[in-house]
Amino acid sequence: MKNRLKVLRAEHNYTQAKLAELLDVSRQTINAIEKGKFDPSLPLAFKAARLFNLSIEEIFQDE
Amino acid sequence: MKNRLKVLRAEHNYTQAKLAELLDVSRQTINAIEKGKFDPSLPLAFKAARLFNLSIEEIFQDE
DNA sequence: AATTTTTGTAAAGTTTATTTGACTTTTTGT
DNA sequence: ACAAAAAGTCAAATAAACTTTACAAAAATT
Repeated sequence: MKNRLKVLRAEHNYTQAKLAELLDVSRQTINAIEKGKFDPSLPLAFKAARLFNLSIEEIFQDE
Repeated sequence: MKNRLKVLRAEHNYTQAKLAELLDVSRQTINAIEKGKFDPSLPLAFKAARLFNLSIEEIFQDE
């Protein structure tokens, strides 16, 4: 599962720590997801989508 | 997290067992998700979306 | 060049998703 | 009414997501 979190972070000038705080998870969770170590839970994917005003599919790509 | 799985199943005449088979999970997982016992993983949500030709947001609603 | 910030990583622990097996209750078909 | 099929549920086990703490590497700032 790929994702555009790193790019979205860059666009918004967010550090991993800041994004983690906004999504209410640990910084390591953001890092792990960006690095593809595991997929976010569905609730977390929803939170990210809401934060960036995008659909889940626009942030996370199955494959 | 609410979802429309039960309705979508009805529309497609799928039993929980059939849907489970199509999504490659156990029947109990489908039942538990329908009954709100837990949320599906993001990969499973994607699979369901693909199966029904809908977006994740059209099947699963946050809150 | 030195310091601070950010990112990467790892181990150990907790929580949540999912499995299998078994059993009960409800719904559907005859 | 009866049988069969589908749905609901529970317990015990495994896997995956996520936490905290801690430290090292890389990037940015001064």
